[in-house]
Amino acid sequence: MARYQAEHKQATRRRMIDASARRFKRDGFDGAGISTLVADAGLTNGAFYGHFASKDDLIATVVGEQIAAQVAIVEALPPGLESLAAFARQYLSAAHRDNPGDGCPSAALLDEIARQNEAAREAYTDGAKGMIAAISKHLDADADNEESTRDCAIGLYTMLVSSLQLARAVTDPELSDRILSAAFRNAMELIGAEGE
Amino acid sequence: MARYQAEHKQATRRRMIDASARRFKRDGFDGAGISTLVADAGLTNGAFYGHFASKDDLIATVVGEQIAAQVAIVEALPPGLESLAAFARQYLSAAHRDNPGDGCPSAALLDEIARQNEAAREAYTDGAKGMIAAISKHLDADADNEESTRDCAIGLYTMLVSSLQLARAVTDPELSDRILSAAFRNAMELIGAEGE
DNA sequence: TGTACATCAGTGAACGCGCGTTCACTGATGTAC
DNA sequence: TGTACATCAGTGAACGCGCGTTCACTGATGTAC
Repeated sequence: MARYQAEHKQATRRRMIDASARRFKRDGFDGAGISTLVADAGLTNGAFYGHFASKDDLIATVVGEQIAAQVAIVEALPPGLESLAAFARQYLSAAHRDNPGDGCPSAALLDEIARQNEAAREAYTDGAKGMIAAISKHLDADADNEESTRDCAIGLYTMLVSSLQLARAVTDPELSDRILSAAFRNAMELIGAEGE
Repeated sequence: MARYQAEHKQATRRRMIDASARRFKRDGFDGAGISTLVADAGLTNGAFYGHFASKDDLIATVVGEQIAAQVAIVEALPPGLESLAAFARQYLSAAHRDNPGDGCPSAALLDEIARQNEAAREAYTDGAKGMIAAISKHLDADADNEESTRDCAIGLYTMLVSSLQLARAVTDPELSDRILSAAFRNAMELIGAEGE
């Protein structure tokens, strides 16, 4: 009964998921075909269906993992508003704007996710809830009211996401930079931090 | 020299653009093929290239028109914060969320626009500038500082767009409603209005 | 007023191409003896 | 330690299909006379 070591196939699957996440965020779900995704992972066409039931299955997997990873970053932040401010600063950086493949899945794909299959949207929904909870925890310190804290968390999240989208869509580099800096100032005002 | 009346071809082009805008906002740029777009306008396949040089040309045209229309709506608003608040309320309504085809092009397509051809992105950039200017004009009344007014306009715009995207992506209806109401409250706080 | 006809908006079949998916197969793996 | 072999991850050619685009054509239009 000669089998490959258990890690072997898992490692390939991991390569597929990571390579696909990067491609999807760079080119969109429809902009990246199976052949490309599979080649990115160092495989050929037919290998795909040994790892995923369909492209939709891969999309749902990638969406779930990506948003979960984003939540994990926020959860790992040291407590307090300053660390949330530092996160916002990095999120709204030129580096993040210019490298969608390595960045936030919401900024790269949110409006496309709304058009995806149920599994992908459900995975995203779980992630969104986690993200709102994770941001809320950072705002908790000076919370007067739990509900308004949650509102504020939603506001911060949406502002970050859309500012990055807008900064990426626009062709005028000055306007693009301006959008990022304005978003940072608005975010700081929203959460009541000084913004260093 | 018998020609069709000048309006005839223009009217067809108009039908093509309007039908395509609806489809693109509903299904995405890649989700709507030429055959579908042309059928929506009551035509057959080959007629397309009498009106547009390519699908990219159509996309650029639609993006430009759509964002300009959105700017026109904001410009037509009566002056003052209350009318801006009323606009935000409508923008963040369940009706808008549930009918992307008839709604804001940014909410439906912003991250895809960032991946489109130069012409589309340039058309969008002009629109974004117009939108920021139009919102700024409404905030001008109690403006302490022109720059911070512009920041605030950018903040309102991005918050509206991404909240709608998020409300559409999420499968949990309660969370979706919650996102819309939170966004409205955040938007009111941002522009310093009561929100009626 | 009635007819002939030039125009050109729209038709619909066809093109090559890349998509997502299938499948018969190959060949590296590592256990069994 | 060395060899035979069952496993199964990965190969690569092929599938039907819909995509964006082309093109020879049709036929309603409305002017010319």
